Amino acid sequence: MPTNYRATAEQLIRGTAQRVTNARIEVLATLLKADGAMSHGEIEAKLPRNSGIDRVTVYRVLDWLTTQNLAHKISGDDRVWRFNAATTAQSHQHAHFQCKCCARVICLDDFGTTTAPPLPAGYTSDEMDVTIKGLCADCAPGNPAHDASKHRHGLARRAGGLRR
Amino acid sequence: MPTNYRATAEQLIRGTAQRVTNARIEVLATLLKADGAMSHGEIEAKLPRNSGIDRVTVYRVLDWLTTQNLAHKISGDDRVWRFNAATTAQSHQHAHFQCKCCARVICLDDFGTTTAPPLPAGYTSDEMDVTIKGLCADCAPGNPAHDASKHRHGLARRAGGLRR
DNA sequence: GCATTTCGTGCAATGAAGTTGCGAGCGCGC
DNA sequence: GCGCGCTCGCAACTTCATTGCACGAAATGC
Repeated sequence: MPTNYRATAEQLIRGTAQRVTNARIEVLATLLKADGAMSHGEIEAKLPRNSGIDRVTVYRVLDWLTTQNLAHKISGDDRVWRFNAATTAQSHQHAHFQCKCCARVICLDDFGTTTAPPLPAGYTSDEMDVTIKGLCADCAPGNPAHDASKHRHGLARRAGGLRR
Repeated sequence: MPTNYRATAEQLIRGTAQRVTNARIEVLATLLKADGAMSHGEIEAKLPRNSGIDRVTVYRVLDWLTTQNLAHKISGDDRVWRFNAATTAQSHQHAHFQCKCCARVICLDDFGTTTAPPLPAGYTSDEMDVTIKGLCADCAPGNPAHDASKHRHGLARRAGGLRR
């Protein structure tokens, strides 16, 4: 694993004037390295084998990163929270794309043109979330690389399964 | 409990040319009666005490209603799915409002003016979700009726709690 | 460099929401 | 009324997420 992302991550964390720990660096580096938003499980799987970072620690670090504005939290359609590194100075207004097939989530830089719909009297809004749903390039029907077996982790998964 | 909603619900279900069962009528009537989207738990709590409808049945009925386009599913920020009756001929494009304090979700009829942001090459979209977040009239700071104790079920809840 | 304080981490237990299998029961066409 | 097949109730189960507690590591003071 190259140290480039690690170095960037460490620098960002140092900038918060809070404690610089291995877990924070590793998790943030993982997020920086990703090209889209990652679920907690994906982050855990991507962490170096020997890092010895606990599941719970990942949750706590992600929470911490969110409060420090180094990452932001996205709630998809599959009851799973996704996170991605907030490198660019992103405002509270976001657009996300979620693939209906593989559940991948990416951030869209551009917001399109959007004005909030009128709210009922007494309601106030301070944040707006736009989520586009559809198929990503990998899952598009015309894509020759498309392979259903690769998409076990898609939105349609939600299995569970009973074992006796 | 008045029978008005029940009658409407029964009529709607009969229109699907599928089986008309008590559970389906009761659940749909509950949704029709509500002024906003309801979580599974809220629906269960609102069902008549003596209806004897099982938790699992509610899940299944909600799923069925969704496939029949009699209800639609909203994923909020708290890992909970909410449903509301799809009385009006609503398209795949929706705007929702979610209160950050009490987690209440309502549907907004108007969509504002929105055009989708540009997607990366190869991506296709077929659905768009807009969620406005803020405070509802009941939770607005200036509201004299505001009472924190009423908002136990808010987004900040997510407790759990350990008991030994 | 070393002791102290403070904050972060690992572990295990716990919770809520949602799913699944299976047999019994009910709706509806005949 | 009868039977087929869809639904329901029950209980077990999975997944994701959170919490308490004790230990260990990072920063601070000296």
